[in-house]
Amino acid sequence: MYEVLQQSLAKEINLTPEEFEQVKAFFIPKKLRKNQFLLQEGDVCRYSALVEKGALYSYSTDEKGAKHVVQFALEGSFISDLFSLLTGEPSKLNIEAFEDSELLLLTQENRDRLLSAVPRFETYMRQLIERAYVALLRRVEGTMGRTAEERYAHLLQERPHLLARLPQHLIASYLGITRETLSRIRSQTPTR
Amino acid sequence: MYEVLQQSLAKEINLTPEEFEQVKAFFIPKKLRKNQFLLQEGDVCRYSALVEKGALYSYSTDEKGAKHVVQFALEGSFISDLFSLLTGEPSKLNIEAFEDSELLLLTQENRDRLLSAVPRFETYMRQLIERAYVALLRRVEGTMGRTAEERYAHLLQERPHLLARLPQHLIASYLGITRETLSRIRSQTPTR
DNA sequence: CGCCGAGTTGAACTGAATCAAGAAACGTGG
DNA sequence: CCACGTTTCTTGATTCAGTTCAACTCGGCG
Repeated sequence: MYEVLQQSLAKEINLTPEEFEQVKAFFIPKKLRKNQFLLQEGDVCRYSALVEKGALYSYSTDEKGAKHVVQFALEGSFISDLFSLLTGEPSKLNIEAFEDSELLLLTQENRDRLLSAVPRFETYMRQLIERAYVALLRRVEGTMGRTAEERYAHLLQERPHLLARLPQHLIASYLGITRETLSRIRSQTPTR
Repeated sequence: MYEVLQQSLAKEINLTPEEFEQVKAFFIPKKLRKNQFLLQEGDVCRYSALVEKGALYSYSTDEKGAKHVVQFALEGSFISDLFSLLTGEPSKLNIEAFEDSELLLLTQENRDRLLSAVPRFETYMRQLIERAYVALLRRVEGTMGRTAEERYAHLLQERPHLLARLPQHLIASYLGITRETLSRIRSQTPTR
């Protein structure tokens, strides 16, 4: 259950086995089945979630009822609504599992306690966010000023593993295009 | 020269005057005139820059020579190419001043030394990035699935002060639309 | 004074959305 | 394990927002 956390930590900072046990204790395990929600629009986001197994995504819903995917999280990624988490305001996002999933939740209170207990954890947190920022930036770059086809090609190149696991309408939503357009693009580009 | 840094720090963490003096010493002042570059495509980004005065923006250039604005930084904001900074790879971005500016540069080496010298600074760094992430996310939300007009309205609402200082072609580039389209939108929306 | 970049305006064109309808895949219960 | 309903995906026809191309204005700045 804690393998992913362990690996993730090991990449960034060195912890003694005792420290790791200490860290572990602050995370709350949780399982979600496919189509269950971790967060619903209007609720305040209380924790960030590390995906140990499975896959989730976050999205907002606009006035016309259209979904807009914000983030996908596979094994090893964190997902949450950072805005709501930091400000305490109700979230505008939904976070939903699109596969059966196992998560480790870190509440803000636990995070703060953990930071006091294991100061080196701060470095880990910072690096996580740095990575998330860079990933988001790449997404912006791969979207802005690009045609639907180029966006798809970009995603195909950056995260091929993702595409294999995702239903198409989520891909389309993530790319900011319609299902129909994506379908047409795919029929022309032999699915490598 | 260090007022902005001082205020920025004060918001996030408490430092004694002595600690602040210590922190200051790691930042390198630099002035840029309008249209001068802080970073050019192909160079490795060595530092992040806090804007004490003035305004800069970062952008990439695509195959067809079109600019795509990534970020604007006014007083109090940091700007850099985090990707290049973290990986050491050559940057794909340019960072240019669009007003005469005064900056405080923090090299990665200095940052690391500073983190050792003043561990509390790590918290500040983390919070900076958290904010940058949230800001970027809002941009994505304000762009994806929105019409040109809605994007402009969103920006007008979120950062009205920015719009007043920016040349229009940069606004257009940031919004991912053409100058012409922006011009037409503005002619219909009386500039509040 | 004249030039050049920035902004405006108009007309034609086009990539992608929308509308519509059918085919395939999926899962749920009998 | 099959039948049925629901959701996902595909394909075609039409429409429209925004780009592109082009010409013209305006406001600096050398």
